[in-house]
Amino acid sequence: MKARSRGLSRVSSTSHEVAELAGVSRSAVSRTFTPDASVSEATRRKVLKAAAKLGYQPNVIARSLITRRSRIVGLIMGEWENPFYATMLRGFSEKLQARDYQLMLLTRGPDGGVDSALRLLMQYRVDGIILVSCVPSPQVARQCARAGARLVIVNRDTADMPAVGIGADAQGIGRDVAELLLRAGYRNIALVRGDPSVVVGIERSEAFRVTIAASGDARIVINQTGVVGYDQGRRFLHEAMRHDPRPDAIFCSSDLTALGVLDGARIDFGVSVPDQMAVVGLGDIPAASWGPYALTTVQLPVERIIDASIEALLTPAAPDRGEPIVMAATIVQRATVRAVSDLADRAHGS
Amino acid sequence: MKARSRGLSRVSSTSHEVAELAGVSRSAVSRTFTPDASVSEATRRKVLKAAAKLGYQPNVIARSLITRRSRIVGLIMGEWENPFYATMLRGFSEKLQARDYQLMLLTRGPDGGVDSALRLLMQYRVDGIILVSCVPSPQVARQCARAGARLVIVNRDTADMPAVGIGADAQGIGRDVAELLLRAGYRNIALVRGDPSVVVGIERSEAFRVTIAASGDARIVINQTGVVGYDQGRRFLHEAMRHDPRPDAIFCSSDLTALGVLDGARIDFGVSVPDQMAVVGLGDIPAASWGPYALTTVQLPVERIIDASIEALLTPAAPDRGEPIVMAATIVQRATVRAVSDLADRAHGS
DNA sequence: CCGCAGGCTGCACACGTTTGCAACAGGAAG
DNA sequence: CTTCCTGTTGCAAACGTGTGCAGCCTGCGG
Repeated sequence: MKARSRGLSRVSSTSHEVAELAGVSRSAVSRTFTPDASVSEATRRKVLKAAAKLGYQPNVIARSLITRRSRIVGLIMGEWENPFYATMLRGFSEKLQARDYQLMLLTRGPDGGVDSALRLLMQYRVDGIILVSCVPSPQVARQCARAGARLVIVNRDTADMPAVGIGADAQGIGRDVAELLLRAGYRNIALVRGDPSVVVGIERSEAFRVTIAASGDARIVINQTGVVGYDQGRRFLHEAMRHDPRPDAIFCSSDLTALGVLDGARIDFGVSVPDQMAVVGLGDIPAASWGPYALTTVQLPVERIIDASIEALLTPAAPDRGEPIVMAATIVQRATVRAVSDLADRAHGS
Repeated sequence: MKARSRGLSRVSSTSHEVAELAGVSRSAVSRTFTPDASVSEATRRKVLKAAAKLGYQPNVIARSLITRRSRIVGLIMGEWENPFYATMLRGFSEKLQARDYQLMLLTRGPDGGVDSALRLLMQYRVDGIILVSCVPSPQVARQCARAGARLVIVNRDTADMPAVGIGADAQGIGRDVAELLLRAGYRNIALVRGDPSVVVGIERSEAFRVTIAASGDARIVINQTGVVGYDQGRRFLHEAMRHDPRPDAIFCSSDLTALGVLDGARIDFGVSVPDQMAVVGLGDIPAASWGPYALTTVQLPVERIIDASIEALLTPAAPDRGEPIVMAATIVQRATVRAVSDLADRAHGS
């Protein structure tokens, strides 16, 4: 008969009330809701009955205060334009939920403030943090580590940070795409990507460049950064057409850009793809397989990236400063690169 | 000198430690971090200095225990395929973050378990819950309301639920699209949508049907449910072509479906759009404006839906059982419906 | 009947905050 | 010098839970 009904919306019941109704102690109800705790079947039933009548749900906030585990993992999204990342987000959400963790979603501020987002998550004492497509400052990263939150960084460099990096094999991708284009006979090649400071993009480009250079007779005629998304891709193509020599193959760092380039070539200039020009994307978004496109692109192992990230985050004994985990990506050949007709083809028969 | 350095990762410092270092009481440090609390400039500085040295961050979990506000809002995502919803998610994330709320993201379970997700959120004592494209059972919804969490349901029916519904004006959309097609001279019209049980879809279809029927000489020749996404849209078109009479206009409940239909018509059958057939989508996703498509579609007021949802969620005195809030949508005419050449056009000049 | 073991149970402390209340300091007014 | 008032400060009681420890009860063997 304490001051219970103060106001109108104080309503979620407490373990105390359940205990009272069930005629047991608070400990008993706590133990009832704790797996493999010592409680007799009789009291367990009494407690459950009372809990049901009161609509009792344990307050995980209070619980986490004492267990020092919030069962929340934070995720900071650095990139939203690309549908690819929505897929990833969905996967994280579902798989974490399946393991009884909840996801706290933050967006990098317009000021690029990953650090402030990170600090926010620390205030909630999250058990771990996933950064997709963004990087914090090393200081704040260390601060997180010191506070006991494990850090996973997807698709970005983790140099001198107490974090485990996970991503696709950038160098492999650069090499494979270069080889594909070389084998198909393209010679004047353009490379276009977005943010020039992203390390993984640099690695990919570098491997691409090296492979092209090693071929002897092909070369990179354009190496452009700062173009991201469909519209910018399409606009870029206009520049490319004015360029001398005009590229006969374009490797884009995202499918969205590639589709813009593709439409620019076919619609704005009547260029025949893949005969006169090849276009390769990255990410294999759904639209890449649509009728008018059939874009040859690189499929990223997002499922495995997600699984590995969650593993690194949740397993108790994971080393938190090992080498980054890289996963092989696979090229999915559709119709924007002409079919190779050399020995590589004959070797496979057909 | 208590048992502080037990283990290796106990590290986030507490207000107690800061107080000790600053030579003040715990209350003082608490007040330093509480806006407009009574604390002198001198102690404030001492506290801030000590906090900085220790890397202290207030534990919002503990705070929320006493303030009874978690500053977390839950969001349950019922639909992931459509890029439209990623946009919405991003908006929610950014705008909530700007108002100092955090977003806890849940996905409806594969069993369609919205209820279990809701209960989970209740355990975290979230301040409010947003459901996008999914509905809970009325009982659980009531349970939430009783526990003091406000409920906002986007794009779904809220009949006899203690929740505020927010969405686009379904009937207006149905009517407007019907009128557009009628004015453009299409007569055999197909209506295709996804989940047949979604109330807002039913309302839209019904308004569409009524408007078509009122015209006298046009009619609905196909009214198909259960088709969702690009592939199913494209497959649906094959059925439609076999149908007698063959539709000369198709209104799809999502852009993705519409793009599939469009590709099916043009690529698989060589149908000329919009001359021989019109296609209209819903959602105005980025791909709708891409070169090969130029889809005529309905632009949903997502920005306003987000704002209204947040307002309804966060304003203290919002009525939580008012009429649903509906927002007008606007048709964006591109190139998959032939330009109208009747009086409506002449009335506007040109 | 006694002793003992083992399973349940309750007490009470801990987790890291906020906040009402009372005490206190210091200055201004009388 | 006294009185009052205002602005700061610390004490201690919450918030709702988990959990070590000690005690209880029951049943069994001697």
